[in-house]
Amino acid sequence: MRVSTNLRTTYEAMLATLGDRDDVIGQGDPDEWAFEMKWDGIRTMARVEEQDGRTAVGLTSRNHKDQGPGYPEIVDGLGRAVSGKAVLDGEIVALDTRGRPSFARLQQRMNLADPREIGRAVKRVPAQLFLFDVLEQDGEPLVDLPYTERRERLQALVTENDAVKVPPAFEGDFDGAWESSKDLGLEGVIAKRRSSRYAVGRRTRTWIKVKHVRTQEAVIGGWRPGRGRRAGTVGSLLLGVSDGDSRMRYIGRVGTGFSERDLDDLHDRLERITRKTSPFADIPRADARDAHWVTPRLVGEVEFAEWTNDGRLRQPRWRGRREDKDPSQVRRE
DNA sequence: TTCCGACAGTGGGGTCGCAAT
DNA sequence: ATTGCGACCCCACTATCGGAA
Repeated sequence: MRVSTNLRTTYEAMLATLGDRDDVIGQGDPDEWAFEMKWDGIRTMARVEEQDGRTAVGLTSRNHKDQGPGYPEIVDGLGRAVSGKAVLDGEIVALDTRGRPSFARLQQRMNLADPREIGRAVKRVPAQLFLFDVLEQDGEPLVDLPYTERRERLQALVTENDAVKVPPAFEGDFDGAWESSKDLGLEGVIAKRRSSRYAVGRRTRTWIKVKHVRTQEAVIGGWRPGRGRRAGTVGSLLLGVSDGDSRMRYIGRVGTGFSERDLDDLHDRLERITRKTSPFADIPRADARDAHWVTPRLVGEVEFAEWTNDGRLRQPRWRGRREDKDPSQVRRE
C-alpha cells in the first residue's frame, strides 16, 4: 500500500509563454523545437521517495496545495510506475468519453475532503497523471540537462500504467503537431526548445504555448460596474446572441481585453442606451444581480477557448466593437 | 535603446463547502 | 431550503518597472 504524504516540493514549475505560429517557426532552425500536446488539467509536481522502506508519493499543485489525498489512484499508480526516487512534472487530467482531457470533468474531483466521497468520485471520474518532464532522479538534479536528455531519462524512468502516462513528444514540423491537436480536440501545442534547460519557477520563451482560438460575435445586453481601479466604469459586459426571438440568449460575461480608452468609450455609449428590463430570455439571478441593462444595439467580437456545458464562453476576452454587424444577425457560430 | 519577464490588479467559468439568510 | 461568498482550479489581459540583451 502506498501512502500519500505531505512532502514539501522544492520546485516551482516552469511556465510557457503564450505565442503564435510565427514565434515558433519564424526564428532559427525548425529542428530546434519539439512539440507536445497541451493538456487541460491541473499542473502538478510529483515526488516519489522511499520512506521507512515504503514508496511515498507527493503531488503538489501550482499554489502548493497537497493534491495527493484527492487522487489516490494516481498516488498508487505513480508508486508502481517509478522505482527509486524522482521529482516529476506533469498534468492531472480526466478524460471524457471520447478520450479527451476535460477540465469540466476534472472539476468534479476538486475540493473533495471526505475520503468516502473521494472513493466514489474515483469510480465515477477516474483521473490520470500525464508526465512530461523529470527534474531529479535518485537525488541527482537534472534541470540543467537539455530537454532532449531529460525526455530520454523520463521515458526510461517511467513504466506506464492505467493512471500514469508519458504522452509522446513530436520532433519535426509544427504544422503536423498543430493539426493533430486540432483533430484530437485539444487545447493546443506546447513547443519546447530541444536544447533548453528546465527554468525552475520561470516563464520563458524556450517553452511557447500556441492555443486554438475561437471567435464569436456577441450583442451587449448589459454591464456590471467595475471595482477598485475600474470603479466608475465598466467591470464586465453581459453578452448574448440572437435566437430568432425578440429576446436574446445569454452566453456569459467578458471582463478583460479592454484598454482604458475602450472602457471609457463603452461606458459612455452604454449609459446612453440604458433601459430598465433585461433583454435576455434566460439570464441567471446571480449574473443579473448588479446588472445595468441596455438596449441590445452594440455588437462586439470576443475570443474564447471553448463553450462550456452550460453554453457559456470559457476564457473570454474582448476584441472590439463590430459596427458593421446588425444585432439581429448575431448567432452562435 | 528595446525588449523580456515579473508583479499587481482587474476581469471570466465552474465546483465544492460553509455561513448567512 | 436558498443564497451568497470564498477557496481552488483553470485562465486573459493591461499597465508598470527593472534589468538583460
